[in-house]
Amino acid sequence: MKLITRYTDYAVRALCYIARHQDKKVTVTELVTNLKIPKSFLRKTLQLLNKKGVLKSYKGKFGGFVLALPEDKIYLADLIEIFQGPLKLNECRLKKAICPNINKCLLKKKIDIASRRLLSEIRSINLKSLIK
Amino acid sequence: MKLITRYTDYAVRALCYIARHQDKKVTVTELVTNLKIPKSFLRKTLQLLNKKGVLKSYKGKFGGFVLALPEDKIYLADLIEIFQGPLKLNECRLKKAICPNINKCLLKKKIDIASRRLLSEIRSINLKSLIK
DNA sequence: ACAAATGATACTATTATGGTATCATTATAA
DNA sequence: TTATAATGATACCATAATAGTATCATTTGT
Repeated sequence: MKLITRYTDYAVRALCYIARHQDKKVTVTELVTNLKIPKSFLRKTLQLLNKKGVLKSYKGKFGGFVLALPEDKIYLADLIEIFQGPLKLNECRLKKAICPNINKCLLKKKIDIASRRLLSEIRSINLKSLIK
Repeated sequence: MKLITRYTDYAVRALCYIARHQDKKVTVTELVTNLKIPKSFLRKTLQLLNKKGVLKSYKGKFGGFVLALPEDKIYLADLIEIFQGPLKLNECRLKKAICPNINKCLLKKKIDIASRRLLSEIRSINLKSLIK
């Protein structure tokens, strides 16, 4: 049971590094040597962050990545959604079928209540709070 | 991102049914017709619950399953642990390696804090509260 | 033109989850 | 004592999600 996957984890680490070096464009090569993350994997990660407007990329020689948003506007919740889909803990296990039993729904309801606070806290964590 | 898997879900449903029929032993066949859960899968599920001391089984003709504990002593948290492993939301993504960077740990710390309440609520949900 | 960067994309590997099948064992009742 | 109906143990397969790799195309500064 994991709230964040490696994608998200790597993204956070890379973003923290980039946030600490905002005086320049950061290349994948630089990130790899500092963070020990597989290069191809990291490239995919950053490309997606670029597409989603979290990073801004510069192609060509002396290119690299910079933050596209201020540190306090990059939320962990958004990163989780980008790499792992909707931030929900109780996705119904019965895809299309109508849930045939009341217990299940009662279970779902209780999980909903229990997870509410977690989700709101996750939504409040931003990059700024992760780099100080 | 899911807090409970099908195993746990099925277990909850089966337990709810068994709890509502404590006057008799409940067979897998009966559960299958009532809950529409694949038979082999459900058998495995119940066998594990038996091993873990949540259900008590009776072999042989006219055998079946009964609760091994009172309804209010069967916790959702225990079921999750039985079928999905330790109830943690922040399992470190770096198996053996020492985490090489402080961000990751700060991230972990924050997730810890955010998930604390969820976990304690999950630990308070018992079978009794799921069948009324 | 070259070099160094990202973009796009396709492919593979591994793990977790979900599901099936089969033979062995047990206990009851006729 | 035998047939039957139940669980026990276990091995196997299928699918999906996650993790990771590789390659060619494109861009851009010198």
